[in-house]
Order: sequence, then C-alpha cells, then structure tokens
Amino acid sequence: MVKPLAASKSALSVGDVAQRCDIPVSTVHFYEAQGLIKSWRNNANHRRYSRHVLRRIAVIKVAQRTGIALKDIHQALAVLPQDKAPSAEQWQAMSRQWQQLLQQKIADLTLLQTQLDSCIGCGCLSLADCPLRNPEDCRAVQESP
Amino acid sequence: MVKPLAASKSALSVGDVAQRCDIPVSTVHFYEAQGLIKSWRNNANHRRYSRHVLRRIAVIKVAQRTGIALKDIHQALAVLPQDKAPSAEQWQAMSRQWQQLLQQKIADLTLLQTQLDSCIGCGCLSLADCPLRNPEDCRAVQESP
DNA sequence: CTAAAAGCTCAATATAACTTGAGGTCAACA
DNA sequence: TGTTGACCTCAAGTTATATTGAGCTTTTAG
Repeated sequence: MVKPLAASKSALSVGDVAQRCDIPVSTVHFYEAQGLIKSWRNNANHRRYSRHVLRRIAVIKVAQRTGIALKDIHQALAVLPQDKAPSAEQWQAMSRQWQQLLQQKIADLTLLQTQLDSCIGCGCLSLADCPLRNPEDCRAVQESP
Repeated sequence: MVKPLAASKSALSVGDVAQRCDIPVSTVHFYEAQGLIKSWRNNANHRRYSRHVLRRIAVIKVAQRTGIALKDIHQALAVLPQDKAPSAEQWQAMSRQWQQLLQQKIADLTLLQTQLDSCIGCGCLSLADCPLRNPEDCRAVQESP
C-alpha cells in the first residue's frame, strides 16, 4: 500500500524518502554513506530525514542524467544547505554550475555531430575535421582504395 | 623509441595498434576479448591486425565520448566489415545510427537546460516544467516559505 | 650471442554506482 | 500475542570498463 502524502510531516523515514524519490531504500542508504545527504536518528535508531533531502536527491538524479559523476555532484551539492531550503543565491550558484556543464556537453556533442555529418567513411575527404581520422588509417586507405 | 609509420605494412602488431590509437596494449586485448575487433595469429602466436581495425577503434572512441556503452557500440560496429574498408552504404548506416543517438542526447540535454533555466530553486514557480520538482517537496515549500 | 623489448595467458585488482543477503530489532495490527 | 513489515548493520556480490601483475616465450638490437 502506498501511504498518502503527509505534507506536514517534518521528518521522513528512509522508506518515505525512497518512495517519494522513486529510488530503492538501499540507494538512500548509499547516498547517505557517500555523504550526499544527511539524517539523524530517532529513539529506535531509525534514520530521519529533513524534507529538504528530497530536493537534494532530485538534484542528484538530474545531474546523473547528464552524465555527471557522483563525486562531482557531491561537490556541487556542497553549496546547498542540508537542513533548509536554499536561498536564491545558493540555488543560482548551483544552477549556474549545471548550466555550464550542460552547455559544455551540448557543445561537445554538437561538434561531434557536425563532424560526423561531413565525414565520408573516413576516406579522409575532410582530413582536418573528421573525428574518425587516424593518420595511418587514412594513408592506408589512400594507398589501396 | 616511437617507430616511424610504415604505411604499407598490411598487418599490425598489438603494439602498433595501441600506439596508433593511443590506447594501452591491454585495452586492445580487452576490446578483442569483447569481440569488438578481431585478429589472427602469426607463427609466434602473436596477434596480427588488419589496418581496418584502426578505424574500428576510432569509432569506438568517438562513440564512448558520447556516452554510448560498449555493448551498444558492439552492435553498431556489426554493420562494418572487420577486414576491409566499409562501403559508403555500410558507413552511412553506421553514421546514421550515431546521428540519431547524438540527436537524442542533444535534445535531452537541451531540454534539461531549458527547464533548469526556468527553475527558481524549486519554489515550484514553474510547477509543470521544473526538472527538480517533487510533489512532496513542493508542497512542503509552500507550507513553510 | 645475449639482453632488452615486445608478446602471450590467465588471474587478480580497481572504480563507480549500486544491489543483495544474512541475521537481528522494534512497533503496530488482528 | 504473535506475526508482519519497516528498520538496522555489515559484508559480499554485480556490471561495466579496464588495468596490473606473474610467469613464460619470441623477436630484435647491439
């Protein structure tokens, strides 16, 4: 059974977090072990999370989609507070980091696409640009067409 | 000492291949073990590669830059012959596969960028689009601004 | 002719990012 | 009350992509 959202609940169990972020409990544990998120313990030694952890995990997921490694995500998350909502400034600092990375990646892929587009099977018709060129390969191709 | 290129050499040693592709010998072995490239053996049981292996490895490297997994690269490479230059058709078939994947990735990242751009710290000002939104998180934020 | 360089095989290790499992606690519901 | 489900810890396993090392053979340069 899926529990209804209890919006006013201020502390979340590991199960709550897992469910709401749509990740396994083991992953929540893992992220915590990696220092990406934090928790405290209740009397029963059960983890309790601030609701702000949900945003952190959302950020992690987005960053991962772009191919950023966890340790880099860790670094970027460092500018966000663990236990309260980030200020506009904090948020913008993070966001700018992502934007730059994204732009970089997009530029990289776009270049590759353009190059591939003008590449005729590495017959080296476009020697300077072909991303698949290889000196030896090109020469060999020219020798025995 | 770096050997001069011997363009007319038709069979390459594992060392030749490694040097010309700028990858370690162990990686050449590894790719072969994975079935991405092929070799035959000479009298001394040493691997010998067709020069066309250089193009295959160039393709592997390009594809990896875009974040494509080796097993998918394996599949795409299947349309290229191991022991001769690909025909224009074969090449184009491959190229089209890459193009599609690239386009997909670029589109994905661009979307993400746009979304991130219009996201104000997930105060959920743009509820429908924010890639960082999370129902519980948003509601909580609204409750305690 | 000999010693270094390059090859070979096979097994182990490495890193990232998780997942699974064993064995045990604790609280709520029928 | 007892059993189910959510937690806990800690260790081991998994997949992808290689890299490293040990022990042995072949080639090549001086």
